[in-house]
Amino acid sequence: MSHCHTLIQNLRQNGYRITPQREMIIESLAHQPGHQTAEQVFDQVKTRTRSVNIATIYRTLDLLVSQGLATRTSLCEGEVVYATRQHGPHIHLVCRQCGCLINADSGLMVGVSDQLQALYGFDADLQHISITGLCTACQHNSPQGG
Amino acid sequence: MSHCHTLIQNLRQNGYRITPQREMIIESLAHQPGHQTAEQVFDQVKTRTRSVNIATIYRTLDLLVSQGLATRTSLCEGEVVYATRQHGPHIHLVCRQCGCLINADSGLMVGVSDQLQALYGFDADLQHISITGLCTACQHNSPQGG
DNA sequence: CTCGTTATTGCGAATGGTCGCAATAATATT
DNA sequence: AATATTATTGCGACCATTCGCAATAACGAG
Repeated sequence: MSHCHTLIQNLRQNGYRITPQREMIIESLAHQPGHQTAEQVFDQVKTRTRSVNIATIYRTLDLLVSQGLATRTSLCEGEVVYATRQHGPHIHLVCRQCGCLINADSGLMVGVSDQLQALYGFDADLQHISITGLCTACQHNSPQGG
Repeated sequence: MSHCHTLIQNLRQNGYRITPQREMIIESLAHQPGHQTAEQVFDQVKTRTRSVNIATIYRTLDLLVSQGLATRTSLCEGEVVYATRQHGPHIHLVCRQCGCLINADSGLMVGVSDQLQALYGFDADLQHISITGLCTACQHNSPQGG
């Protein structure tokens, strides 16, 4: 069973209706190796059907995120991207000065994840997040580096 | 020297002009114990002067964040709030199902911060962030708890 | 297959936030 | 104090996203 079928089955089991729009949106996300913006998902779905509205794109992406089936990540310049859980786990390091992006290994967050579960009973989504801060270059250019 | 004067001096030293609007926005943030939305900052500044525009509020808040003098945090239901660095460090745990908020101690992130600096030369802002996931109650209500 | 229930959709309006640009004003220089 | 430079502002237009609601359609029952 392919990944998008898994996602669709998941929604069905949670009592959600599987509309053609939802299937196409899920397929668009599942078949993309990286992440994409809501606009990109919309553009891709529009090539398959005229009968889809941007509001439906946003609603469905929100549903997938709230069900833990996709992640929403803020990258540089406020760009918001979505990806399925199958998208390889990693951390986006976003410099708040120059806006550059650095990918980091999400294994760094294992300890934090365990502690959040132990101390607060919270199951954190830490496999695909973005962290802001200063890159090496900008630390040397700014008195706020500390 | 009060906190807002510190922030203002910081901007001046970094070559930014200190306009009356900026002073009032900084004072609004510095004098608030918690965090507030851009709209709340705007409402507060509007009680002092008519001569301020919402675009200026957003530009100034963005400047403070990019200079590391304030933090921007996404809470539940997409609400974005701002706070100065003096606002006590903590982590917001945001449940992506029910939207509840749990505050966690930011000390959990010390190890991660050190590793990001050591491995990637990245100075992460981890003292005041939000992490999404599932709270204890929602883990038991959802098959995606794992 | 038909039908009733109700979740979901498309749509235009609304909201939160950003952009381009002329006008304004902070600041440095004289 | 006057003046030039140029950063910053207010404004309306625009963009990304969400909202309310009537119409549509997925799904279960018979």
